[in-house]
Amino acid sequence: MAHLGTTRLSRREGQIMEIVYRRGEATAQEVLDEMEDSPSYSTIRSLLVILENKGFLRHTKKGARYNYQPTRPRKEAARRAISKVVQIFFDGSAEKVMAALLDSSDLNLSDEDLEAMEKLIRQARSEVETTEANQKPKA
Amino acid sequence: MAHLGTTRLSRREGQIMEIVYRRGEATAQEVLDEMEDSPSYSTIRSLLVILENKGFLRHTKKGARYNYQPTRPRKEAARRAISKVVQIFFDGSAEKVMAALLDSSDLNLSDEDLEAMEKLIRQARSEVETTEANQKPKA
DNA sequence: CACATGATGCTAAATTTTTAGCATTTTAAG
DNA sequence: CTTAAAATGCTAAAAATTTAGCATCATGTG
Repeated sequence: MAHLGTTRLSRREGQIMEIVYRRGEATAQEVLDEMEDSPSYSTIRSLLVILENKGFLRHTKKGARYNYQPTRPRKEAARRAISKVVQIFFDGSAEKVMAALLDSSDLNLSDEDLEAMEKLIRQARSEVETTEANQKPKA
Repeated sequence: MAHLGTTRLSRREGQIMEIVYRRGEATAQEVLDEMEDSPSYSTIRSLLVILENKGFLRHTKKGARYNYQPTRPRKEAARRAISKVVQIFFDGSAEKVMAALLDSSDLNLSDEDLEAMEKLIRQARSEVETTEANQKPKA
């Protein structure tokens, strides 16, 4: 019963998954509290069960209640999500995403952030070099 | 009738908007062709009309057919989308997104890409400095 | 300008999603 | 051990989404 690839999420299901991913895990009550236009507690629980049946969530017991967590690791889901956005809105160009990130006002980047990002890129560049060198040795 | 902020998209509506944004604009037929698990042509048209009523699309005539385009500029939609992903999956950290982008295999970054990105950041850094200097003159 | 082609407009039905109520079970406290 | 509080399981109805059919209208061609 683990679709994940095939199955698409409904609006509410999507909202819930977003909350769970942002928090890492959540109880029905917590989902309810975080949802903007939330329906009843009862409804939230139904959806959690559905998401579990579809294979997107699992739960563990945490005292009296169920604590839901995503089956797909956050990192993987993140990679998929970012990749999708890049394809739809940035013509598959990392550079364009970058530019958007840099002038995203609600991100409020400090000079230190920028410095750290620059460092990451330099690292990536040196990795590219070595990789390419390994693939084409002494052409 | 321009909701956009309040209204949420259904699954199909979302699929269609993604296609239109990726292409820039699209006719019903084009949407149909690009959709993985598409319903009938007739259905696509219904959804396009709905999206137009909700204010997400508008259309112009292109010969015999309607050519649909998003009302919200691609850039703005892109900013929203990326911002949302950052909030949900990257704790609001641009640096983390960056890291994810850099090791995103399906993006296949060349050294030139990385160089361009590094340049962007350096530009951003110098802008930050000037901005901060203007805000706190001679502290 | 008549016509074949291909699009739209409208309507309604099937399906899915969304919702809540109530009975039952579990937990923690006294 | 009893009990109140709070959770779950199950069921079913309301609402929204998704779907397609058919009549009508526009386009370009000969």
